[in-house]
Amino acid sequence: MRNTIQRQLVLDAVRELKDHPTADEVYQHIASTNPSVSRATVYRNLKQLSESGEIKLRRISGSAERYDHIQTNHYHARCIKCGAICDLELPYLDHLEESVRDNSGFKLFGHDLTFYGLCKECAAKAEEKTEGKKQ
Amino acid sequence: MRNTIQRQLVLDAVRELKDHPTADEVYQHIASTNPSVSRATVYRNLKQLSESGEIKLRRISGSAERYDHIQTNHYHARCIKCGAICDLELPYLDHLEESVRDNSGFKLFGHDLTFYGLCKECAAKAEEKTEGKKQ
DNA sequence: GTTGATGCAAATGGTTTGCATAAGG
DNA sequence: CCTTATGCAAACCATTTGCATCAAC
Repeated sequence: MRNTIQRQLVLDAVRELKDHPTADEVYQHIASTNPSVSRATVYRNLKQLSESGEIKLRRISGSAERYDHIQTNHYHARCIKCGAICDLELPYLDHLEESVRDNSGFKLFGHDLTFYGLCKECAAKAEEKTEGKKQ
Repeated sequence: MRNTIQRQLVLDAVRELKDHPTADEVYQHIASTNPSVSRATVYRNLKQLSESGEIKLRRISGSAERYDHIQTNHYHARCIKCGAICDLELPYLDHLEESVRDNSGFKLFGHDLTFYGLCKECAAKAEEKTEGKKQ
């Protein structure tokens, strides 16, 4: 793996953006200062960096793939209305795989768990609407 | 919701295919006997049928969306090599949302949980390879 | 007859790939 | 120098949408 400026830009962007950005968010961030960097390069580097373990790929159901500078396992919630993604505080279910009764012969390595619901803002708006109808 | 032949074809296909098919698999199945039915109609009907509760939308991380004639909650495993999807026997974690310490203000409705690993066949192939290298 | 559903094609969003060129080791 | 990485455009996959037409009710 070669040490290119593009790779460094990608790594820095993921770290700066913090909030598990999508590939496109990473690209936009980089493009704002380095417009010559191509989208394909961003995608390729995100994939490589996550495979080498420098960043973490997060598969969040209902959303594009995301990349996280944080390595520790934790879960996320997705707002079904605005798409916001939020870290949750829930102990990681470390040994969930072991409790699967495996009639299928699958060799399990891990799991992806995503909660869904309404974020604070969208829940508030929904509340407003309901109130409006009552009156 | 109107009772069209296309809607019935979609519903029948999901029931016949059983193994939580993707929209495209449903389309291919229908197209083999009714080539005039359009992809868009299949997508629209899958969405409507899942919203009305006649079939169940399954979001499986790393895979296209799938539709299931089975309504009961259960989890799935995805093979990281061949993409196979398999039902798992694991009690549904009914009240998982309640154990989330909600500092984010999210109003949680449910969760999507997908396991990943190697299916029986792919695990066997991987085993073969390793054995080959040893000798 | 109204209205909702269909078929088509085009548009979208997210991601990957082929290929010639450029740059890291 | 050799080989990997880049930039570009095009391809790809999954899904949605605009619109004129058609078929349920």
